[in-house]
Amino acid sequence: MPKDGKPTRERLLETAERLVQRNGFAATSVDAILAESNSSKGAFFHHFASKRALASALVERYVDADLNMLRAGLDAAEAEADPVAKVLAFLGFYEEWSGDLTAESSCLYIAVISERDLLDDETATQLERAILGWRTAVADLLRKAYAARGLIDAPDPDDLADQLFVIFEGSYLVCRALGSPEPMRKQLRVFRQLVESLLTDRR
Amino acid sequence: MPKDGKPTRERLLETAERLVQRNGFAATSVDAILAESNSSKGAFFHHFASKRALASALVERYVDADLNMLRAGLDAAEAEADPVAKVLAFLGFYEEWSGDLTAESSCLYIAVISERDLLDDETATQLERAILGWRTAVADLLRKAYAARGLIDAPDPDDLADQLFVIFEGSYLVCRALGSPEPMRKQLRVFRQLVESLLTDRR
DNA sequence: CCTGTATCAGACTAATCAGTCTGTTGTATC
DNA sequence: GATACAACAGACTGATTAGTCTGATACAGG
Repeated sequence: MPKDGKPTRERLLETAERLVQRNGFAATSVDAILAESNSSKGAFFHHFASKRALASALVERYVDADLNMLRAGLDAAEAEADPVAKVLAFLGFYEEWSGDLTAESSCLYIAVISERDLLDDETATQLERAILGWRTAVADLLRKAYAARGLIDAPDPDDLADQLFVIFEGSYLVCRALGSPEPMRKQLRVFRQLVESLLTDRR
Repeated sequence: MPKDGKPTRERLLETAERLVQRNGFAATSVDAILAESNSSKGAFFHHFASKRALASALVERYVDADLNMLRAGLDAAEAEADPVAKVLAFLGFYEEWSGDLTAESSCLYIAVISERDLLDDETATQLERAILGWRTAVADLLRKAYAARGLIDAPDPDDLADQLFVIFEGSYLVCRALGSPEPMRKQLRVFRQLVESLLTDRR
């Protein structure tokens, strides 16, 4: 077996992810990625058939990491026994996580979604995998909490689950617009408070 | 006075807004804008000092339109007397508005925020104008509703107000990712339900 | 040691890009 | 109708772009 190219490929992906999150995909040239990762044209086009193929690889990689993030929250929820406490522990996990963010923190989804060119069937499927992954898991937590409290006319669990994903993305945008990571923390806190109000303050 | 160039400038802005929302700013070439708007290089650079200057003009224009959207919601709220009903009428207005969206609907903020290059002092100030405009007005509605219900340990009004903006942006992203305008409607509905639960379901 | 193949290095190319420049046209004012 | 100037039109340019191509190099198996 010849030389192992995985480290190089990984270095390219890491650098590309950082640059794409910062300036978008179209505004990130292959040359810029090469300069930042001390690599070469030959290396890049050996590992990726085209710049577009890099985008696909980036998204797939990112969705995997994102779903790992989901699992981490679910693990934190497992510590609680009561279904409502599970939901609140789950949301609390991300509230704490948000404390580690910086003003430069961003989300690859935003860069990909904001350029229609990148939304081919493949990336759309990956994004769906992420959104449905979160929806399914969170809605499951919510349904059990609804059942435990006998809630009936509460928001649709799927939609309420999606709200968390929506708040992540929206908060990332506001954080960048205002140049501070604080909005993410505050928004996750508000969402937790609203869900708490829904699950615990009923007559 | 020579020829009136406002129609041309406006046509360029409209076309540019559409293309930038679709594919992002960097991926939208000046030539593409010219082709779509049946204009010329001479016309473009007569009205805009640079492509960057176009971005600034686009954002300022868009923030104005966005704040008009805010005012439309506030007007709808005025129809109600009770502070809580005002809040719900306000949110209901956007829920209805979302019915007019298509799968192609998008938000210019997303395109601007996702490219750091575009976030200079000028555009950042414009984005702040939009975010703070919404925050101030919505928080005011919320504070009056809190007072009317005697709520004390409810979410911070400013943060809850920001949540609406966050949900708009996050939903736009999810709508594009899933290729449907439905998530916007559902998310606004969920948010209204959560706020309603907060403002009316307390012990 | 020889050979094959994956891994790279970097010069090169054709296309596209933002922006310039020269010239033309329309219109209000005198 | 002469003048002045805003409002264009479009050829042109230098820089940047994604992608190609020709080799060099490393490393495993025979």
